[in-house]
Amino acid sequence: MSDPLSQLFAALADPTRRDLVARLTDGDATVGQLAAPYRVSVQAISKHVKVLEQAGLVSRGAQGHRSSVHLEAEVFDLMTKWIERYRQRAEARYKRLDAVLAEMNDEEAGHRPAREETA
Amino acid sequence: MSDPLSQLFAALADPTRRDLVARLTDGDATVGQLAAPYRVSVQAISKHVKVLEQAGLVSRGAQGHRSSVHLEAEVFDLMTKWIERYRQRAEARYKRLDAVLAEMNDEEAGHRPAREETA
DNA sequence: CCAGTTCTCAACCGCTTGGTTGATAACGTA
DNA sequence: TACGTTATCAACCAAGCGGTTGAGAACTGG
Repeated sequence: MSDPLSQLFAALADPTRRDLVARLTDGDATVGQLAAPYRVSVQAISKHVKVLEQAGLVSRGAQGHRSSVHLEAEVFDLMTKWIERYRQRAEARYKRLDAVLAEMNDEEAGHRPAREETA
Repeated sequence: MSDPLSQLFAALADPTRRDLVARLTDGDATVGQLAAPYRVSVQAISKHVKVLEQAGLVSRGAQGHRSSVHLEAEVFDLMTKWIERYRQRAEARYKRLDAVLAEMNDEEAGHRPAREETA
């Protein structure tokens, strides 16, 4: 079993599974109901649901059998936090770069030692 | 080749590739620099970079050879938009459910026809 | 109890993946 | 020019994935 974040991203890397998640935002559903719109077998959808479950994206009613599949939207946060963290780091770097460029413009004759990355 | 969203999620489903992305938020780097911290071969990292590139997460300097790998943080938005969309739909559903429950409490004797989902 | 429905498990298949090694292309430099 | 460095390409391998079919478990209802 791999780390939670990898499982999450991997789970959503399949269009059918993303579609299932989308569908579950309309409300809980049984595996049969979930499988109905697709041409693939119920077993295939059952497997997909299992993947979503192991990723924590989905839970099931009390008795596993004939029970509803429920979306656990909170785990989305795990991903958004990861993404936002690095998006912000990337943006911060651009800002830093801008600042350095501005500085270079300001003191072209200053011949200060060039700063290395962040140091 | 699969759809862009699938490629994005799949690209980030690997811990090594997420690590590469994280590293690139510190600034551009050559394949060799990226590969240095890992025990795997340079070829393996080169493959990872290729996957990131095809997902649009990364671009390369002019000459493919010996040039820098650059993070394209904007494509993160594709994912966050997808996630946010369905997180909000899920939340909206909870709110709707709350409203229905409150309504049932208010008019226990009202015997209004139950609303079906959103209709 | 028996029958039908719903779902999962198991085995299998073709394709993709992450890794390897080896060869080779492209560049910088003594 | 010849050499070393850097990166990619190619072939291969084991493992995993998405799909199938077939069997069976678990619950529902006559």
